[in-house]
Formats: sequence, structure tokens, C-alpha cells
Amino acid sequence: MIKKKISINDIARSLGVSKTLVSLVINNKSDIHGISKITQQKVWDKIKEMNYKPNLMARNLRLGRSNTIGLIVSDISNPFYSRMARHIEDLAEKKGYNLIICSTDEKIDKEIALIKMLKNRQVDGLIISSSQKNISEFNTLLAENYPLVLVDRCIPKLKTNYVTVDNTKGAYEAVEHLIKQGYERIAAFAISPVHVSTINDRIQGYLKALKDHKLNYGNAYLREIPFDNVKAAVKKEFKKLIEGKNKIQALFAINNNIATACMEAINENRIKVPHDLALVCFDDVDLFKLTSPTITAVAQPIDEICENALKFLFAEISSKGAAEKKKITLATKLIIRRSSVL
Amino acid sequence: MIKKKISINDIARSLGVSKTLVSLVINNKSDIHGISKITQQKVWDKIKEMNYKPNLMARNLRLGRSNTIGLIVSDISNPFYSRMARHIEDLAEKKGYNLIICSTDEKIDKEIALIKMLKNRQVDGLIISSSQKNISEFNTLLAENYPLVLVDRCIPKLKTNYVTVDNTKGAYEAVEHLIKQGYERIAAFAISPVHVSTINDRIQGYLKALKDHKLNYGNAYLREIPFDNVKAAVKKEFKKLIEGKNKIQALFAINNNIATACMEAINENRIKVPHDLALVCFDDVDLFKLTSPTITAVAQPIDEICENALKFLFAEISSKGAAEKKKITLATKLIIRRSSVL
DNA sequence: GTGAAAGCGCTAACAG
DNA sequence: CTGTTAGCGCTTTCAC
Repeated sequence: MIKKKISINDIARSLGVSKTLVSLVINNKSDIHGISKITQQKVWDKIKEMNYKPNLMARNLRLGRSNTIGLIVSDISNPFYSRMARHIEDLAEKKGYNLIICSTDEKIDKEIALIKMLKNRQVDGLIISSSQKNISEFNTLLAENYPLVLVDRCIPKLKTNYVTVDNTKGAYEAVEHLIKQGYERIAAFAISPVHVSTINDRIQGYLKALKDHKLNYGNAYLREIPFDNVKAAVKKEFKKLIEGKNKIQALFAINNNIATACMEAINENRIKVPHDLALVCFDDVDLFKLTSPTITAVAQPIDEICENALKFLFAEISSKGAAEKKKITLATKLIIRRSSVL
Repeated sequence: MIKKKISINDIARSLGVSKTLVSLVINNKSDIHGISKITQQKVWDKIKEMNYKPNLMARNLRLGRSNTIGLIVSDISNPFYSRMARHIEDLAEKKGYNLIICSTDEKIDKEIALIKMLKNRQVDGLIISSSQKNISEFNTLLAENYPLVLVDRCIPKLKTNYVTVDNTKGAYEAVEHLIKQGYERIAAFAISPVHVSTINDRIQGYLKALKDHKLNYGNAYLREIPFDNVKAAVKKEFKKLIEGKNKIQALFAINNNIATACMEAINENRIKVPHDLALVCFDDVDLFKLTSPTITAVAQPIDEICENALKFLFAEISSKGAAEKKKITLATKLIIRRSSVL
């Protein structure tokens, strides 16, 4: 059995003092309360001797906080989110906060359940890359002044903090780059749910680039890949698109997972990139510079995203949700590699 | 300001009943206490009406648990660990547990501090891929019957649960594969700290394979890359090893990060793989089948690792640390790709 | 300089 | 069937 943990009471009793005194010492408030150095030392000695550790759950209950922040993303094993998680972890730790990480698999209900659960756990603030279509859950959070910042995916009409990148522009630049290389029939593989801001914005960027450059086929080459069946769906659609008279010349993958699946489809079909088909992708992943060929990608400033998100979140936390809501959109960077340059 | 949260007391008062009653209803114990259906319904209605959410921190303090498990790894953005985290998250969630994820950057002191912090937070159990050299911290945990399972990296002499893979054999097979392909001067890039069981075992596997096949240069081609400077160090060592008369013919990268760095070094030096140099790697990553060339890798059964780890951990939790300590070593699988086959 | 007492929100033993 | 009471471990106001 786990040994009975020793509490502040045990320290107090064995020292013949009150637990108030011990608490004051522990929390470095003994000086302002004028507690003698001698007593202070005695307390510290006893704490060490008995190997006392404060119970943070009790402290937090009393203080009405948890020193925990919740991070909700679609899938923590996606390298984009795991890099984000890592950076957030580091920044949070500096302020004494820990991170509870939750994945939704793009399931709206699961996301809502997770938000509720984290609130019930008294998490001090939430960082969410949301799959939500409906904003009512967030309106509730806002009405409660719950510290919240949306990252990656945002909901502009919502009066809350967010930090994202210019997805439309990033996609536009990627597709424009393809056009300038002479490619005309450019397909795009989006991922469901398409209502998510990042995905939708990237689609808009794609469509706008086509239009601005007089490629008038609209969304004829736009495909939506279901989140839970990426590989199979990509393969199937890919096969269709590379056949026939109007077969595509280039492909825009809307995120790193789609790009990876595209590369597999490309290899299976023995397509030569960029000779037979060019590829660009939104999201950069370390290994994209080692694939064959290396993959042109739209890189996001992950560190900056996290730094801003936490700055906003801590402002909310310290103001109890009364901070001015800030919205920031960072720039992406197109990294041109071999998959799009003949 | 955050609105005053409503508590079980508010429900009880507004219903003119005791909070005991409300608590019983909430916890589905009303039937065994014979509380009338009518009263039950009234409670539920009021809960909905007032939008009451139980404060889990208070409940957990009372119950002496947190429904949280701590996961400590060297770096959550390493794909091996992020995939592990994801799977653990899913399994834990099914049992109503959440995950606090912490990265150590291989810093022993940080790991110890994190263990203490998580204990103070009353985390119900710990899953650790430890960088520890000294086992005293774990002995303390064991003496306290703290639910613990080591994953990935283990400390065999410790009487605790662990689940790992046969790193020695995995490395042996990888290196033997190289030898059978005719390569003789095979270097290995390990990563510090080398005392970590997985790394050490892989080194032993490498050395044993050399020895068993009469390659008697011992550790002449073994290099240790510092964890916090992988790319630069790999490049530097790589350059040295591919020059001169005894230049190497093959390279064994001890984990996925090292492999990635090796690939970059290979490209920079315009080395042709596998013609000029073969490469095998411990850890498989999705994108390794898309690199140029594709990379031969020792794959670990991540899902199985996690399933066992959680099975052990929950056994500890439910028995309050009195479960029989289990140790399991799973098999790896060598996935042969182009980087090692002429 | 120090202590008593209240209370954070919850559960559970016991009483009736 | 329902309520009283105690207490998880901690902080903090107020009193001496």
C-alpha cells in the first residue's frame, strides 16, 4: 500500500506549532509576518527530515486554480501538433504550468466533451485547434470569461484570442508558384472537415490563385479526403486524376499527412516528380527535405505561434478572462524544393 | 471575472435537500441507497437547469486520486514518442484518465524534478522513458509503492514493471543484415547519454554482430553524438568517417533523429546510398519509406508497447502499488528498404 | 510572532 | 429514504 502521505499537519504537530505557521514558511510569507529566522529554519529542517511534499491538489483546490493548461488538437502524433505541443510545454513550464494534451480525431462531439472535462478539472486555460463548426461551445466559454486562445484554426467572428497563419496567402503562393513553373491542371487534395478555417482558407487560396491566373476550371480538380481514411482515399482519387486526357500536371496537398499519402500514391504509380507531376504541400516537416524528390512546402512559424498563444493565454489567466482579445495572423514561408521545379 | 461556479451545495440548497443526497445521485449510488426516482429526477433536472458541473479537483482531493497519469519522455516532438503519447492517451481515456506529458531533453535533473512535481500533483501513476543513470529516485518510488512502469528504456535490476523491445537483437539483426550484404567497415552513431538502456543495448548488438562475423575493429567506428547537438555533430563525424583509406562502407544510426541527420550529411556530401555507403536505422518513421533512398529500419511495435504499459500501470493503480511486477520485452522487426541493398 | 478557525467542493460513514 | 457530520490538505483572515 502507498504509505500515508505526510501532510502539513504532521509537520506542524511534530514541531508543536500550528499549520498556519508552516504554511507561511513554505509560501515564503514568513518574513512579512515576522516569523523568527530560528522558527523558519526549524520548519525547513523538519520538512526535509520528514520529506514533506505539499499536496498540490489540495493547494489548488483552495486557491481555485490548477496550474494546468489544456491543449486540444486533432492528433498529437501529427508532427505539426507534436512540435507545437513541445514548445508550449516548455513555455508553460517556465511559468509553473503543466499541459494536458488531448486529441479529437476531428470529432466535434469529442472536442466538446474534452472541453467540458478540462473545465471540470479546473484547467486554468485552454489552447484549442478546433474542429468546431458551431460556435456555441465557445460562446459559453467566453461568457464565463474562461481563458481561451484558438491556435492554428480560428473563428474570426468569435470575440476571442487567436493566433494563426495566413493560410489563404500561403496556399495562394504555393499554387502560384506551380503556375509560374508552367503547370496548368493543378489538383488539390483537401481534408475533411472542410469547414475548419485552415483547410477552407487554403482551398480559397488555391481557387483564387487559379482564377487570378486565368485557369478557369474552378473546383473541378479539388478533392476532399476524409480525415479517417487518408491513405486509401488519396490513392483512389489520385489514380483517377492521373488518367485520361485531362490528367493533372500538379498537385497541392493541403497538409503534411495528405502530402505523405500523395507521395506514397506517386511511388506506387511510378509517377516521376516533378516531370510527370509536380507536388507542393502545406506544412513543412523535417523529412520533406530528404524525400525523393524533396518536397516544396509552406512552412509555418510554429515557435512564434506558440509564443503568441501563451502570451495571450497568460494575459487572460492573470486578468481572469478580462484581457483584451487579441488576434494575430502570422506569415508563412514557401520553401521551394525539387518536387515543383523541373 | 469568471462567474462564481455553482457547487453541489447550491444544488442541494435550491432543492431543499442535503448535499449528500445530491452527491449520491450524481455518483449513481442513489439506487443502492433507495432514493426515490422522483427525487432523483428532481436532482438531475436542477443540475441541468443550473448547469452544474462537479469540480473534479475537489472530488479527487477527497478521493485521494487525480485520474491523471504522467508521461515522461526525452522529447515529445520525437515521432516515436508522439506516436506513443497518442496511443497512451487513447487507452487512458477509455479508463477516464488524462495524460500530463513532460519532456526532459535527457536532463537527469529535470527528469527528477518532473517526477517530484507529478507526485506532488497526485498523479496516479507514471510512465517513464528514463534517462536516469542512478536508480535511487526509482527506489524511492518503489518503496512508496507508487504505480510506475518504465517504457522503452528499462533498468533490469530494478524491481519494477517495464516494457521494452529487444534492442540488442534489433540492432544485431540490422548490422548483420549489412554484413550479409557485404559491407565490412560499418560505423555506428550512438546518441548520448549512452548509459540509457536502449542506446547501450543497441551498441552491444552492433558490437556483437561485428564480432560474430569476424569484423574485429571493435568500437573504432563507434561515435557518440550529443543529444543537444545532433545535426552538427553528425555532420562533423560523418565527414571524418567517409574520408581516407579506411573510409566506412555502411552506417548504423541508433535512432530516428540520428538517421535523419545522417541523411542530411549524406546529401550534403553527395554520397550515393547504398552504392557508396549503406544506411540502416533503429526506429521506423512513416516517411522513411519515402526518402531517397528509402531507409532500412528496425521497427518497434509501438501500440503493443503502450498496451502492455497501461495494462501494467492500471494493475498497479488498482492494487495500490501491490501488483506483481511484470517485465516484458517485445520483438522488433527489420524492415529492409533500399538504403542497404545494392 | 503565532494560532484558531473557516472554508475550497466533494464523498462517505453513520444516524435516524 | 434522507440528513448530519467529519474530513481530504491546504491558505488566509483575524485575533491575541
